[in-house]
Amino acid sequence: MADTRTPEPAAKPAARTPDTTRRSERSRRAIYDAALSLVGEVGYPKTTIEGIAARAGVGKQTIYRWWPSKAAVLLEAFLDLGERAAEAAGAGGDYEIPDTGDLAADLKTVLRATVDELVDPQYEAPSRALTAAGIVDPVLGAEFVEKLLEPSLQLYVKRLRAAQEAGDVRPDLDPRVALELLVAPLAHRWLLRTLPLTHAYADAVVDCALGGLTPR
Amino acid sequence: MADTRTPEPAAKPAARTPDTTRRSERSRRAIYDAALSLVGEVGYPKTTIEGIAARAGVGKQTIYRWWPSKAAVLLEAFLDLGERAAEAAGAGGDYEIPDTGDLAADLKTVLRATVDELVDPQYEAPSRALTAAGIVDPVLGAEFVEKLLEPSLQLYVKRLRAAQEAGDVRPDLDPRVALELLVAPLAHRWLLRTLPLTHAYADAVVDCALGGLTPR
DNA sequence: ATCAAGCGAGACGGGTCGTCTCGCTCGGCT
DNA sequence: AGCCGAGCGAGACGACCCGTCTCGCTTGAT
Repeated sequence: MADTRTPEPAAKPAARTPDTTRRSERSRRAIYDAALSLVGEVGYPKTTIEGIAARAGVGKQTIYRWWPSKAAVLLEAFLDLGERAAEAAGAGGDYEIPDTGDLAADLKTVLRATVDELVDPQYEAPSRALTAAGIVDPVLGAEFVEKLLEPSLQLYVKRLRAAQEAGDVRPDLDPRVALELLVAPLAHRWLLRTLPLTHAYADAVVDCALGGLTPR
Repeated sequence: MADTRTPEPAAKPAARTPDTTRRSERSRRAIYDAALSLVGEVGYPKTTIEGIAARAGVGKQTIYRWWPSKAAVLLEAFLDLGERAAEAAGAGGDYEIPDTGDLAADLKTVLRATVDELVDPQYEAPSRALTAAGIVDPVLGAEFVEKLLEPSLQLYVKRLRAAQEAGDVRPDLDPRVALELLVAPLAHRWLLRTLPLTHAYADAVVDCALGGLTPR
């Protein structure tokens, strides 16, 4: 009973902190669903906070209380979608890149799966919108990378380190650079639509990156 | 004097065709300048057509008459900026990737220059905004790729073909895939801000891509 | 010289923004 | 069990921007 007041009214006065214990779970989910469906139907630019609130059957203030921007709503909604999907499939935790001993085959497997995800119409609209928003807004971009992208990239780092120990990858290489050599080309085609993004392309990237451009 | 009327009122009724011969060059340039400076100052989302018109000292209708969207204005303004810069520097035409016989060195030279361009604050805001807009809007994206990106990429194709003939690159590789192995990692870091984009990184990408990930 | 089309300017209705104000509901505390 | 306060749905509010339209006026082609 020593201190019933807010624990930390301290240093930062800008920190608006609504009481999370009283938050309505029902509204939160309704907002996620409304945001995702609207982005899929009318596109990101035409998706408005008013529209999300209306479809979710929610007051606008409820959205403004918990999220700083339309993009932040969509980011959380998308993260939640991913969690639910992961949880519906296997166990809840993170995945791993398979390690059969054949590095090229393992990378092709996972990059092909990435291709499939990227062209899945259910995910395409929101993830394009989020990526684009993150490109322009550094704060949102950092959150996007940290929560959505980086965990996946770390899986590559782990698999590539194992490959280095097995002697399948040159030990002097930075796994971070190696990983980007594999992933960035797919992202490039997907984002800029320069050429079609296919399994064949994923395979070509793996072969090309592993073997190098110069003759051996 | 056989036909003074509009040459083609034909098939497409949607084609609005203002008379380009009467177009005001002064207004066009003022709009370009206003658009670029506003994007640099307040960011792309807060840049409005009304704002551009006001700063350019131009009626809104003048913008709506000649461009279909805010993004289209910025794309043309950016292209014009590039043309003026190119013209101010060397000759007007396109450049080439140098061919000193040392492929790795040539690629490092041009990729380092690309890095410098990407982090140049004058270009960063508008090119980020355009890329992001193109990611979400396929029509604009296609125009962006065709007019801005593809010409540069073709330079790589040409240089890589020469390298194949010289025996510096495996002859069975698709130059298109090879090029993306080099360029996409830079674009990836620049767009997503995962890690700093430096000359050292450009060099590492070249070495890594040429030599391959596996030991030789 | 003529005259039509582009021009600057700004009014207009429609829509969204972000804030604010209502009662009400409902969870935490006593 | 009863109170209290914070989150809730709903919507009013002023500000802003959209895209269209309508004014005279410039201005370039003929």
